[in-house]
Formats: sequence, C-alpha cells, structure tokens
Amino acid sequence: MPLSPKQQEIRDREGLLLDVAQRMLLERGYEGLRMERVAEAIGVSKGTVYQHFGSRDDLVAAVAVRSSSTRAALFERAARFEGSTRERIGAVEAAAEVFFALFPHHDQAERIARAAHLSPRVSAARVEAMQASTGRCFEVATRIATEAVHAGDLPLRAGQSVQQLCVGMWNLYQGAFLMRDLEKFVSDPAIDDTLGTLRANARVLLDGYGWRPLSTEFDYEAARQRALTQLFHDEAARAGLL
Amino acid sequence: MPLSPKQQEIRDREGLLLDVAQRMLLERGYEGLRMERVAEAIGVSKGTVYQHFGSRDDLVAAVAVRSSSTRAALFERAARFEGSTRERIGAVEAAAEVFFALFPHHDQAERIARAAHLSPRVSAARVEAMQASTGRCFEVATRIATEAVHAGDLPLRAGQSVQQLCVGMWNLYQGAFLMRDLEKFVSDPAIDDTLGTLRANARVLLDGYGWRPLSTEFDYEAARQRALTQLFHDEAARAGLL
DNA sequence: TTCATTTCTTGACGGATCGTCAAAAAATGG
DNA sequence: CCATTTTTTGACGATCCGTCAAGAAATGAA
Repeated sequence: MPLSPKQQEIRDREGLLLDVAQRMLLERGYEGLRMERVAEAIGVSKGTVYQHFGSRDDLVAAVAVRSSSTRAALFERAARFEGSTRERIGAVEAAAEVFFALFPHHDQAERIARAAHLSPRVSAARVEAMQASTGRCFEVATRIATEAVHAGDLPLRAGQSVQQLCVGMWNLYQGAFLMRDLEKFVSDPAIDDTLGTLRANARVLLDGYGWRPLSTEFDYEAARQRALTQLFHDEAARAGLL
Repeated sequence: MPLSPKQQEIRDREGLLLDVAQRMLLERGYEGLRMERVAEAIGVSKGTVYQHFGSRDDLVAAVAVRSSSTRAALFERAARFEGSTRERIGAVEAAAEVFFALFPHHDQAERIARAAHLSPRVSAARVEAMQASTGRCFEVATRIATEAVHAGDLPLRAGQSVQQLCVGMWNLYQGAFLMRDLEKFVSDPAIDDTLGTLRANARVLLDGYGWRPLSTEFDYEAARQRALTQLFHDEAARAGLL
C-alpha cells in the first residue's frame, strides 16, 4: 500500500532526526545533545520529536540501533567473501574496520543504549533490536569459525571454543574503540595507528588459535585489500581506507 | 606538620564523598548520581561538596582517578612477582582480574572522565592524574615485555613491538570490561565467565606472540594461583577469586 | 577568656533542560 | 465544505546543576 504524503513526511523525518542526533552526539557528546536543538535543526518543535522517541536516551539508543544494524549488514556481506575460512574472517575484520572508521560515534551511543537498561527510558523494542544486531554479528563470526573447525583449518584445543575465540576478537575490537579516545592523550606509534595495531593483534590472536593458513604462511594484507575493494568499495573509500 | 582537627575532618570527608559517589554510580549509574543526595548521604550541604569537586563530572572523574591509582598500584605490585617474564606478565593479568572484580564501577567512571575532556567541567589536574595512572599500568607491562625481549623469551617479528603487544592486552582487558554489561543480555558460557574467557584469550594472544614458555609448555594456572595468594591475598579473597 | 579575623558551611536562587499536555493547526474523507 | 481524526505546538511543572551572599564555626592573638 502506498503512503500518504503526510505519512511519508513523518517517516522521512525519523531519518533526519537520527542524522541530526548522530552528528550532535559526535560533535558535542551525550551531554551536548539537546532535544530542543534537535527539533530546531529540522524545523519542528520539541513535542514532535517526542512523537518519534520517548526520551532523550531513546533517541540515542535509536542512533545506536541504526548504526548497529549497518554493522550487522556489513558483517553479513563480509561472510559472503570468497576464500579460505581465515580469509573470510579477515573480510569480517575488514568490515569491522570500515565500520570503525565510518561510525566514530557508535560506541558512545551503544554504551548509552546498553546502560539504559537500568532505567526504563529506552523502549524495550529498541533494546531488543540492539541485542539482535549484536547477535547477528556474533553469528557471522561463529558460523565462519565453526566451518573452519569442521574443515580442519582451526584445531581448537581442549577447553577452547569458537565462542571463546569470537569473544576474544570482539573484545579486541571493542577495546580499540575505547582506545580511540586515548589517542588524544597519549602519543605512541602503536596507539596512534589504532586500526593497524588492531589488525596486527587480531592476526596474532588467530595465529595463536592456530587458524590456518597462519599469517606467516599467507599474505592477508592482499586479501584485505581485495575484500575492501570487492565488498566495501564505496564505504571503504568514504572511510579513507583505500 | 600535624593537621588541625578541622583539616583532618575535611580530608576525611573527601574519602567519604568518593565512597558515596562510587556506590551511587554503581547502583544507579551516572544519571542517578545527584549532588544533593551525595551531600545528604554524609550529612553536609550541596555547597560543601562543591568545595571538594568543581562539578558533577569532576566528582565522577575523581572516583575514576582513585580506582585508577589503585589499579596502577596493583600492577606495580604484580611487577615484583618472582618468576619468568611470562609468569610476571601473568601476575599483571592477575592484578587486572582483581581490579576487574573489585571495581565494577570503574570503566563507567573512567569513560566519563575521558569524555569530559571535551567540556571544561573536569579539572585539568584530574585529567592529568587519570593519564598518569594509565601510563603507570602501561609502563609496568612494557617494562616486563621489553625485559622478555632482551632475555630472548619474546621473539618479536618484523613490524611488531612491545607497545603493540601491550595495546593488544589492554584492548582485550577493556573489551572484557564492556562485555560485562552484555552478560545481562546474552546467555553464553563464553560470555558468562567473562574473566575465564579473558584469561584464555590473553594466553592465546601471548602464545601467538611466541612469549615463552608457551601456555602449552607451562602450568600458568598454578602461577596465577601463586600470584593471587602471594601478592593479592586480601584483595583476591574480597573479590571472590580464591 | 574575649573577640577580631579568617575559613568554612549553608540553602535559597537563577538558569537550563526534560518530558507533558491541553489547545491549536493540519490532514483526512465523506 | 465541514466533521472527525491526526498531528503539532510551546507554555508549563518538575528537576537538577552550580553560585553566592549571608551566616556559622574555627582560629589565634591579646
């Protein structure tokens, strides 16, 4: 069924509101996100914003959900990369890098969305959507790792599991997100090149798990370039990764 | 010189305020930390709290600085552990675990302190103290790693550096901090046992770097127990790690 | 002890924002 | 064209932050 002009306007507005909120979050942080200003920025009144989002935290959570969905989509695209299982997990890493560069506001917004589960100011549906997106990302990674185990590429030792590996990768990635703030304080080559260091450590971790071919036996930098150009050409270019 | 009774009272009060703020931060989050309530909780008025801390964010930052100093002290104690270089970095990991369990509020508070550098609401001295504590932790780790390189325990490959390794460990650790929130959402053995998974991944990472003796060649669980009992007996007991 | 001076404490107040809601405006459809 | 429904508005109550002038307490010299 077609949308009436008014309903189309309302739907479009939701996107505009998220754009504005995202920008403000990035430029001025959580405290600098004022509902009145968000409303002004697109020429409506405060009350109208509250038609879309039940509270300020709900708006922030909605921003997080949107970028989180984008991340999940990037991960799923990466899963379709052609190559060995380790090349494919490399494509997922590339997706994570693209996301990292493209959505610098995300970790802050997600943290709000997560912390908000204590207060009832974020709609339950939003929290669930957030969970679902994270779940999709984990699923992509665990699926590839499981396949690697079955293919004999990934010889897990007793006590190890694909979940554990995925949590390790996720932790590295999340930690790098946090480290970005540190850039502004500490000046060190390893900290300055956050993404390069993340990449290097991810390789060491996967080598540590024995995921073959090891990074000493294969040129994963070439594979990464291929993934960036084949799968994420536009996004990678926008993120300055090409 | 001895302190007058009044000055002693003021000094003691600062600690009490930090205790209260820390507890409220943990129980009700950043938004739930009200200056008026903090004041009430120790029987003074709001104005008095502002004698100690210039703003709410400054109070939060002060909480972060205090726990961060404690962490640095734990790390430095760990550095004095007797054993191979890898056992000693293991002691640092044990220190991180103790801290993780003992200061569940810390990552949230630190994030505020970090994010606040955009706004001038946190005193410069506090920001600097925060930096210094993190620096102390990194220094402990890099010193041990550097020693390991010189001793031939840690054969870094071209392009790798002790800084990179330390960033990797730090990222894993920070990521695990974040994952703690996830526990409440996702139910998975690897996520449920955050610390155990962190420990496992840290071992894989260090094995990946080739830090000898590898975890396959040595019983680091025993070393960890020794570190916990020898170095952190009281704290580990309080944290429920023994 | 007394009292002038300094230091510290108080809580009312101004300012700002959040989220609400009744009234007004706009859209819908007969 | 108008009655009904939907949407928008911005004034309002409530809350909290941070300030500051007035008052209370401590200090120390006489």
